[in-house]
Amino acid sequence: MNPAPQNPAGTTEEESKSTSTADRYNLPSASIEEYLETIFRLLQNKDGYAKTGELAKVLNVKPASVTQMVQKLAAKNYLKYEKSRGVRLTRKGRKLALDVLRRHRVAERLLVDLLGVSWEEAHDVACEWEHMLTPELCNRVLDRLDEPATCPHGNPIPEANGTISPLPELTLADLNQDEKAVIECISDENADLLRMMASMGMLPGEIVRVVQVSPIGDTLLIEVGTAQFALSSEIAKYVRVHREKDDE
Amino acid sequence: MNPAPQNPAGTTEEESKSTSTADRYNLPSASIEEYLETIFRLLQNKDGYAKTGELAKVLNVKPASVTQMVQKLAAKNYLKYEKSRGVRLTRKGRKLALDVLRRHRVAERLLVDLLGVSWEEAHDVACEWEHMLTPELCNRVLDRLDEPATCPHGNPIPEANGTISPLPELTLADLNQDEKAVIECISDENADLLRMMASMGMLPGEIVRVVQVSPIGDTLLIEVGTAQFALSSEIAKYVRVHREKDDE
DNA sequence: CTTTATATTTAGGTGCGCCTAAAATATTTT
DNA sequence: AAAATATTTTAGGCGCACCTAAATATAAAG
Repeated sequence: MNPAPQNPAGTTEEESKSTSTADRYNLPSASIEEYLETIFRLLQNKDGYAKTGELAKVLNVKPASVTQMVQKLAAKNYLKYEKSRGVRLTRKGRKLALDVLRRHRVAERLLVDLLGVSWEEAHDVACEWEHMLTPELCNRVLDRLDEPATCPHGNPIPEANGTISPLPELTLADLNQDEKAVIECISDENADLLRMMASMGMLPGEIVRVVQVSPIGDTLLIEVGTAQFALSSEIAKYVRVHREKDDE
Repeated sequence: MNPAPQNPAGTTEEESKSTSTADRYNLPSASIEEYLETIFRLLQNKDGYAKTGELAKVLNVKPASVTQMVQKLAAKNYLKYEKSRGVRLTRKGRKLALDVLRRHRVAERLLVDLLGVSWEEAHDVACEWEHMLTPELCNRVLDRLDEPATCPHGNPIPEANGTISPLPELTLADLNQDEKAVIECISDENADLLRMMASMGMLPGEIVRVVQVSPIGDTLLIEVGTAQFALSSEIAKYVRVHREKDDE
């Protein structure tokens, strides 16, 4: 509601009875939420540690800023930070990350299904809206939309209780020549990627076939409908699929 | 999308090619928006100057903070500031205020009509959402909702071109004994007021009758449907009406 | 195994929007 | 008109989340 009033100088952070609407729930800052969500996403693709450099790139801030922030997040017990090696989430951090991710994906649903925002642009807008969505609002949106299980890009919406169904192991890059598969979800971290996928018609539920695998250049030739597209395996990794089973 | 990266130290404020989604449009900060919107609202009820003390109360910050902020806003030419007297908006400030107010009221529509948020709570949530709504999203929402002219509380939604239809001059407090009127809008600045009105069934479009005017205590007795309620004229001023014309 | 290149961290700043306490103005009361 | 009260402004700070530049680590190349 208002320009968030600040705490009286000298208050220790953890509890402070702010009255502004912005942090009515005494929420972690939008920045903290953004960091944790991003870390979760990075770790989902690449197991082990999330490195500060990667984070800096995705979050569009300087590496030094990330270092500073992860030190703070470690102090708040959202993650374990090993100098120069990277970070991994604690239970607490993972819980918050999933909470943010839930709000993010519900926001995408809201934007796409209720407001007609395009599939490709929904992600970026949702990155802002996720911080405004309260749990109750989340539920309201889900109600209105017949309780969808995934975001518009096919990624599972975490449950309110802090769980998330696992992504399919199989990516487009794992398929062999001539294999067919159904697209399950597309990593929604990058608007450019989404635009690219949309332009090729590679949407969740679509059936694709690997026409050719060229080891040189690491390129796949993919058939979608009647068209064919070349895709680097690098990019194909962002598309998760399951082999044909026709259980739609 | 991200924790808004800050400008390189030393950049002069007015233009800076930030790339973050948050200020993709190089928008005034949420705080600035909030101040201008609030000033506009205060001036709509009470002509002349908006005083720092009032602002502080409504914005829920300390008077000293308001002084500081209005000095900044004056420097940015959003308003004229006369020490100890108060502020009034410049054309530029009014334009931005109306823009924010538009987003606010569209957000209220979105919340109430599309998400089922209650009439009384919509205002507070909208205070946050207004800062996330881009012009395009505003239009999308209005599209989806058959181009409503008012917010759920009956207040006119400013046009995209920076105009707003005037409020009816007449308030509930101006009516004489036994007069009937149709409620047009209820000032939506205060959730408590809205809750009170909702509980009495005093919603836009409802017909009310002044049963009695008591000069002592400045109290009105109002009939809504079959029920009657006592209202201080102070509060009655927040309800704008037009005399019966049945042009619904 | 050393040198070079790359990634990360430390140290020291900045702008923003709030705060407190004290000083200066206005307004009200006597 | 003076004193008492209330409102505003000034002055000086703080936390947040970013930044730059310089110092360290780590990884790659000779």
